[in-house]
Amino acid sequence: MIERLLRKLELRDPLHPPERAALQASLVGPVRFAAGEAMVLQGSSPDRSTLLLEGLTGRVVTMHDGAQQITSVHIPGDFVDLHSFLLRRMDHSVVALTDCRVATAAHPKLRDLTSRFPHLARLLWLNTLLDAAMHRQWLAAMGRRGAVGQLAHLICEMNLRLEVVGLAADGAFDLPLSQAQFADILGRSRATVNAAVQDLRARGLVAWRGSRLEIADWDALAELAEFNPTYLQLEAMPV
Amino acid sequence: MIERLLRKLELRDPLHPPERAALQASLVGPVRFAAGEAMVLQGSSPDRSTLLLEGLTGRVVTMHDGAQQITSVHIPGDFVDLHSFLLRRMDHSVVALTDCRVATAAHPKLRDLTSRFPHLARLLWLNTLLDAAMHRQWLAAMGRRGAVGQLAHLICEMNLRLEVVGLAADGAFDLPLSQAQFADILGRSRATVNAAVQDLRARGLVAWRGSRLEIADWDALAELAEFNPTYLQLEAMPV
DNA sequence: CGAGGTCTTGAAGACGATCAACAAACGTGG
DNA sequence: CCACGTTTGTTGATCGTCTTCAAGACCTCG
Repeated sequence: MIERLLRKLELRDPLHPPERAALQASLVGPVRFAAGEAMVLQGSSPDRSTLLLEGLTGRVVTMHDGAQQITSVHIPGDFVDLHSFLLRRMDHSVVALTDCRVATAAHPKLRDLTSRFPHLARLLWLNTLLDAAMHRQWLAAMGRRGAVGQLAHLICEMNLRLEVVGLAADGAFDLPLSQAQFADILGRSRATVNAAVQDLRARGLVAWRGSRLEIADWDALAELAEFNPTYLQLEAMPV
Repeated sequence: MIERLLRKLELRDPLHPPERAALQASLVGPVRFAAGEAMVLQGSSPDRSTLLLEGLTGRVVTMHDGAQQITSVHIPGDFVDLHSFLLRRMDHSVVALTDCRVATAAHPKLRDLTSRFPHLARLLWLNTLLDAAMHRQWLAAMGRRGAVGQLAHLICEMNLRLEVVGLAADGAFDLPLSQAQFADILGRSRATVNAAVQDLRARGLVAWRGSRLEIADWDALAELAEFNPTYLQLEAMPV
């Protein structure tokens, strides 16, 4: 159940068997959510954190006029709201972007876990820091790149992240999101997103049909996106 | 030396005397940086983390064409690169936006600290999560609000954060940043920032002369910004 | 007083938003 | 299997915001 999470954590630093066992034991599930359902509500104070097993979720903040901004996209193996363990009151909602399967860990168990296994605690902490690192890149992409470069950056990021958990290979992967959802991720209009997609296709950088996405020219795409994977911390490095 | 940091941490949950002492003991300094100096370089692997004592710093990511995006602004009492302790390789630079005074803590000491004091570790963790929470709000503001609303949101945020550490009172505070720096923070052009400033003045929401900023009508400003302080986690709540 | 930085303003144009219409794909129930 | 409705993708016209570039005013500091 937690293979993808382990894969992600241990890419950085291997866990000791007791750590693995305790982590495993803290989780219950699975539970299902349908696309569109909110798993965690803005303003609520969850008493458990959610590990995504299957599907895609997004953190969304909603404006007065109903407009939405998706501030992150989570893939299987991600703890979608580990931070709720410490933050307590959610400043955003977590929504299932596709049908999902999740497992959950009660906060008291997590607190116990972090007290008993400082090394595991640091690895989990690290993963919440990765969220922040991705936020920063998204900010830079949104603020200082055009719509096409921003989309290209997102594609590069998703490819690497999905690769880590075994959901992408040879620059090809499934990303079953509508262009409307991409618009909410990129903070742009649907029309702009569509134009950006056409643009990437016209340049021969990606083949993208339905939810299947194939990167045709990684180097050119990364160049266009000014993509530097440093922020994803994919190197092994003990914490 | 670390009063402001303590003030911020203990707003959430009081520290035990040994925790306070150990935290204090892990820090050395102060060291000075002049405005414009980089304290931490993108791509480097610092062996110590930096606590800001005085002045303002920003995390900046630089584009190929030289354009910059400032992804966060730090104020006295903030650990500007606590995350480097776990992230190891910096995905951005930390730059002094004004003249600064800082103290630093060697990473081995921090690791020791987090192993010996899980409760303190959680509080520090919480503070890195606040960074991420602010990033999310910035993303939402940048993606789904106009330049004026975005600037208004930033002002609201800075006011509350500065208040926590005693650097703002009655909605008035010093923010010695140029409009060019604001442009890099907001991801907009200088001209747009200037127009947004004029706009806020014209609406009678802020008095802003030089580096002195006074909020004239908090409610209207917060309304315009769609500002909801939940994400700053200002309530007491044990971790 | 002069020099350099910062703020301010205007004009022209690029880019993206909004709106509307239509086409294609998909799923459902008959 | 077809008819239907819904969702998603595509395109064009129009409009507004923001960018870029440039110039001048203001301020501060040496």
